[in-house]
Amino acid sequence: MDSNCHHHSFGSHKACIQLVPIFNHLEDEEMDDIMHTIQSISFEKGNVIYRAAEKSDTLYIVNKGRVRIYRLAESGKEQLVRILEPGDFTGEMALFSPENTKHESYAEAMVNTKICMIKRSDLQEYLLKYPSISLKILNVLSQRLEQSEKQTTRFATEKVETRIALFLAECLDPEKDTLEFTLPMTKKDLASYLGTTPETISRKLSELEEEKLIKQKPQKKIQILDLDRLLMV
Amino acid sequence: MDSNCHHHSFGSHKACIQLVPIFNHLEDEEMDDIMHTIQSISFEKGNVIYRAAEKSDTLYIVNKGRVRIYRLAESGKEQLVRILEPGDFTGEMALFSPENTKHESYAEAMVNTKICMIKRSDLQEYLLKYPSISLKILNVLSQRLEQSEKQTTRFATEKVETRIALFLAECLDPEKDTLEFTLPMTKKDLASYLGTTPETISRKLSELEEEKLIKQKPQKKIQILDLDRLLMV
DNA sequence: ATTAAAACTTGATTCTAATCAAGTTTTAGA
DNA sequence: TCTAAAACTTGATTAGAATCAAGTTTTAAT
Repeated sequence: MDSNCHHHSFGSHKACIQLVPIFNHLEDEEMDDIMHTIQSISFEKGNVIYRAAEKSDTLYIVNKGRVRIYRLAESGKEQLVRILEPGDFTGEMALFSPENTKHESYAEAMVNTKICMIKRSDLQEYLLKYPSISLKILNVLSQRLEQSEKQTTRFATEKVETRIALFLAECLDPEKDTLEFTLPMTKKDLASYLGTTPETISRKLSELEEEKLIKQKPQKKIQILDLDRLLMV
Repeated sequence: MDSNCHHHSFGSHKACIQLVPIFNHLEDEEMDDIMHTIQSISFEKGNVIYRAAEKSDTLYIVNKGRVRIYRLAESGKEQLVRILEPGDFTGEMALFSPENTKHESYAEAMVNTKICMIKRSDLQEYLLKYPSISLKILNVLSQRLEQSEKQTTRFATEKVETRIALFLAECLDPEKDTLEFTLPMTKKDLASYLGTTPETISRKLSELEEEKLIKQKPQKKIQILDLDRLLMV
């Protein structure tokens, strides 16, 4: 891995550990322990973090920035699987499988991004030393599995309009009581994520707007006008 | 083994533990430890093991039989998520999440089935006591996640015919060198699993047969005639 | 501020697969 | 073994969404 442009600052390593839910419940000394084996690398916008078929033996934790995880289907079509925000991690597949696994997806920095990396061997050691880390990771993985299966079911059973409506509803921050939000990605990416085309996204959003269920505003902002009816689409 | 035992299925508890990959790597004494907290229940064909929205605080391990895991979409349509064989487990979602989670799917015995159950609290204890169990579960979960994301990508990007062809190819046992296998489910279930209808399955299989890529035989047997071309569909 | 590239929109057309319908075959249970 | 139910097949029609095409708007880099 090219290390010409990254800075080793303990500060940011510690920040990284303290940031992520899978580590931040540990005692200070335990975090210090882990901190020393972490590498931090910066990626510029558009850079590839890893590719499918490359050997995978590292856990990647996003410290700063955003990362696009996508797959190529047998047909060559690309699908956006998810977007990682600070605190999210990827690379687990390989890590917890017996040796020599390959990546099945691609990871690409959407903006300038800082990643913390833990080597497979180091992580395995920590998992045995601090079993509570495993519980955290099990929690995250089981929720991701849950999420992924729900997504599969939607692809299998709902039409595009419904998938879009459900996606919009889930963009709402349950903390806030506002019905307005900013789309977290371009409509092209959204199409890829929802298994459709940009043209269809464009058309369906216009239809939803005509039916007075939503309002599209400048800069990817969307306001939901009638959540109940939107969920019945 | 001990057929006169008062604990009616003591023997089968041990069998259950020894059967499953997540436990069978433990020492004998460790297995004995776990064995005592396991409950074993039999379900007749068609019986529901759990329903969506029910409280979930148990890990279910299939000891004997087959279990259908399916979901209901927002639209009410049913989708077959997977089929559990002896040694497989389910219920993990709730187990590794903070308290009071509900099932999101349905589990139903496809034939007479024996299930071993471990309570959430007991399992949490074992995970901290025997950290290697966590590693095994992480391994299984990460592979299931991988599998689920691959399936999602296929729904998002491939047409039905391709999904069917890929499914058939994956039915081949890589151990054996035969190109013949038995469909593991009815075509109705297969349609549900692949997000299509029984009519379409029927038609596409006939088309594949006309193109001399496969041969349908009695009793759900299928022979693949040209694997390479099948994978290019 | 300028401008090229990327993102997005809208229309016309085509294609895939769902639905509806009416059979036939297979399976499981009495 | 018989029978009813379930599974499956095939055909006709329809609907949903992809594709192709040609524009417009937005974004980001210089």
